[in-house]
Amino acid sequence: MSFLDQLNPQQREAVETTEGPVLILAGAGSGKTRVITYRIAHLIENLGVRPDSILAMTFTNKAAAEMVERVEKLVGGLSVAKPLISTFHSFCVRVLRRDIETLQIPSAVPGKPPIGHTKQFVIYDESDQQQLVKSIMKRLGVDDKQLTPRTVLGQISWAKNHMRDPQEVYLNSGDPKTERVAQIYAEYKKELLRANALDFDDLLLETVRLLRAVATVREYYNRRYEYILIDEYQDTNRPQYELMRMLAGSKHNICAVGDEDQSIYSWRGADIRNILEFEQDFPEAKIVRLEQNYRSTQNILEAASAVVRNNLKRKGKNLWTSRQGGTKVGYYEAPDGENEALFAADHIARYLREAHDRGEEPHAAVLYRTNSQSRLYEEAMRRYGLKYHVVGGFSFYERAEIKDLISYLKVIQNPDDSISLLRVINTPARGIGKTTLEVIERVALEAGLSLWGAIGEVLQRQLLPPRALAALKSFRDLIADARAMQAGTFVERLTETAEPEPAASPEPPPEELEDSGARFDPLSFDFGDTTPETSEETPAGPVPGFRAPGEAAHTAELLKFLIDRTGYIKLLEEEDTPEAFSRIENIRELVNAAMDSKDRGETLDQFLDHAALVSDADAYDARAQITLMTLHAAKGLEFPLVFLGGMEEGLFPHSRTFLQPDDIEEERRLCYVGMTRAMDTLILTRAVYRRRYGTDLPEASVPSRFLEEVPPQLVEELGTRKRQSGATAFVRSSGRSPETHAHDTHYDYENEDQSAPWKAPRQKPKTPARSYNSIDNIAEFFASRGKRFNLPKLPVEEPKGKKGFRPGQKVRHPKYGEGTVYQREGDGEEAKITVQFPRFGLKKLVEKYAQLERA
DNA sequence: CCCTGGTCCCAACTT
DNA sequence: GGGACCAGGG
Repeated sequence: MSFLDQLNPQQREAVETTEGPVLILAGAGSGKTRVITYRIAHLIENLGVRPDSILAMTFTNKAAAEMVERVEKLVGGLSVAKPLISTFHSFCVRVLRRDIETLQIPSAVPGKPPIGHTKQFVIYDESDQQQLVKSIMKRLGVDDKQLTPRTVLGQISWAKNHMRDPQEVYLNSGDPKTERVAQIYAEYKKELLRANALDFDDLLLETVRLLRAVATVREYYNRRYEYILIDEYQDTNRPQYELMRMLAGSKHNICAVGDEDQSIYSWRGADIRNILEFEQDFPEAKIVRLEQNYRSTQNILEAASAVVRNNLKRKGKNLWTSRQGGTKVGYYEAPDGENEALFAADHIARYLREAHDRGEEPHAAVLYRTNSQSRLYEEAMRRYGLKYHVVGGFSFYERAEIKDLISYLKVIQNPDDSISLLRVINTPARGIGKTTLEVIERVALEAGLSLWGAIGEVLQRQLLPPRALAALKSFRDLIADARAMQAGTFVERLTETAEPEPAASPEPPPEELEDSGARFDPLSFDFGDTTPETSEETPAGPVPGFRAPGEAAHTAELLKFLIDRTGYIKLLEEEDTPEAFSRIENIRELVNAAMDSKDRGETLDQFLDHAALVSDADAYDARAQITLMTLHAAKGLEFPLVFLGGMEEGLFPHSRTFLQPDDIEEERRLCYVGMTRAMDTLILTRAVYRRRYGTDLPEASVPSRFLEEVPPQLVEELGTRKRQSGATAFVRSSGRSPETHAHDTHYDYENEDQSAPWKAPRQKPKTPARSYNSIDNIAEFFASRGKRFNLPKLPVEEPKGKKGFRPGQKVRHPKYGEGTVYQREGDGEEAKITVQFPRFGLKKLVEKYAQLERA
């Protein structure tokens, strides 16, 4: 009996069609990953294909790791030769680290090094890019109120994703602003090259360029990979598409798996046409549809399908499930965001207990549109004493202290990386200030050097006052020594190699600490009087007290060296604040990561590549009982219980998508993705009033249009009935201030039983519990809190006719047809209302004149 | 030169 | 709620 017998006929067909192009249209929950992994196993086990001639591309490391694991399970331990299962970006880095220098062109000036990136290139993340664009704009004297670095970067990235170079942008620009962008874009490219850096987009673009331009390299990869699989094909962008075509070579053994209803990355350049037009690209293509959903109940699947059916741009399909019926889709309308989150926490707490009683492993997810929504949920979970995981938001590698140390490592790998150099040149403060930097930058600009090159010039020509020169030299020596360590021509002191404890550095002489600054040099803390001699002649030769050169330091050693010599941790310890200690913890974590990297036998560039290419979604831990994350991050996952919060116009769909009908369709797909994550229970929630930024007054919300698209017979309203077993959080919160509320649900970390508010019957609240689901009660609620709160005039009973249209209402216009009111300005007959028409976009109309009717 | 506190403006999703 | 930037004092 073969493992193929576990597949349904369509899945089996998808797995067994190994030769030629195949497009697998895999609906949500239809066993997509299963098909990919079985296909790989089938190729290896049944067809005798060499494992390392198989290449599978995913979007996240997490997906890649999962596939590797599942393939290994199926094949029962792979030989040394393994299929390459990798993200697009990691694959590209791999190719580029091997062959990017074949793209170099000889310099016009004899004796000068060739032009082009070297294998030591660094990867610029978004904040690096931002810094670079900002500095270019400053240099070009662009008014950053007219044109923000953000916008410019967005346009550059858009251009790159559509494979347009600065010249094309310039030639296609019709306005001075775009011309300016093209100019900045051109400079940006030059600066990246000078810094020997590539941004995320470049990783794909340069790989495509390389494969196109250098036949030997292309042929190498064509020979090497005979079977190619692409996951999440609906989210590929133009460069990824080109890459795939290039790799497919002439054999066309390409297998693309995707679902057009789950295309949610068009803003990142994903082109839904790639999947819609696959048959045109490969006329001999075989199409396989997987339409049986193994995940969700019928109710959930029907609700999700009903929503996505409203999209015009889709191939259409009929997903079905054998899980008849099921719980109805829950809907809860909370008075405010806090209550919305507490409702979810309360419900999840109950679910965890029930699952536990049934002996099941519980998994619940709270999904939201924007990361900022996580805060309220986190607070609610904490009040309930629930352990939760947050995916995304502020990631480890974005923390200041981590970015600092990573930047040091990047400079060590590639000192021409001026953005990283700028970040660390005075971190921690070592007396290199604005004026010093200005001199360096001027020299760099004049001589066409990187900042690192300019530092050498400045030191040699003594272009600064002695004090500044000394500070600069201390930095230059630090980097030079670290580089020598890494190259194996310089090694740190014996004592420190043998003894990794971080407190090894000697105490500074007290009088130096007290001194007002003239002699205050953080560097002297650690290396004391030896610092000056270490690198008079860089790269330093053997220095008394140092191990003989020869052995290259690994990343963790480099980090420890940097931490000691800059006094980074020491200075944090002196701060003696909780924040500082948490930073120290983070740094230790980074050192641990470097140790792990060493154990895997990785080099510095591999460590840095990893740091650059981990994504938020990779942080997902399948063992977590409660996971909070964005809808985007949830793609590919499933949970028995799913909450979808913030179902409000402007939040979801997000207001930025109102302008473009295509964008609304993408929001709808996102909604579909979210809903189809649920296996057994799906609950949609909305806050009637929501605060936009922390301090602002709450604003009335309009229910998301997606709510209306769910057939009413599939929905059950929650929260209006009181539960038998005592008050629930959302009822308790009613009519009382959050402060009392917080007290009510106090959680004692020491005591499990007290921690479970749903277990112990509560005393009756002093004020009778009331539900605040109606507008009047909300007014009362805020009045009782002594807040001035201007209730927007929300006509409960419309006297019919055309006056008083409010956001969210459906209207009909004689010329534009049906639309949705987006915004209302002014009062009475003078009021102007902005209406979103599906086919005409946003229109601003004067209510008095526009012949609008309620639709 | 460095740090602090105030102010302004922002806030979608992410490899 | 918070990050980025700037002015002003130490």
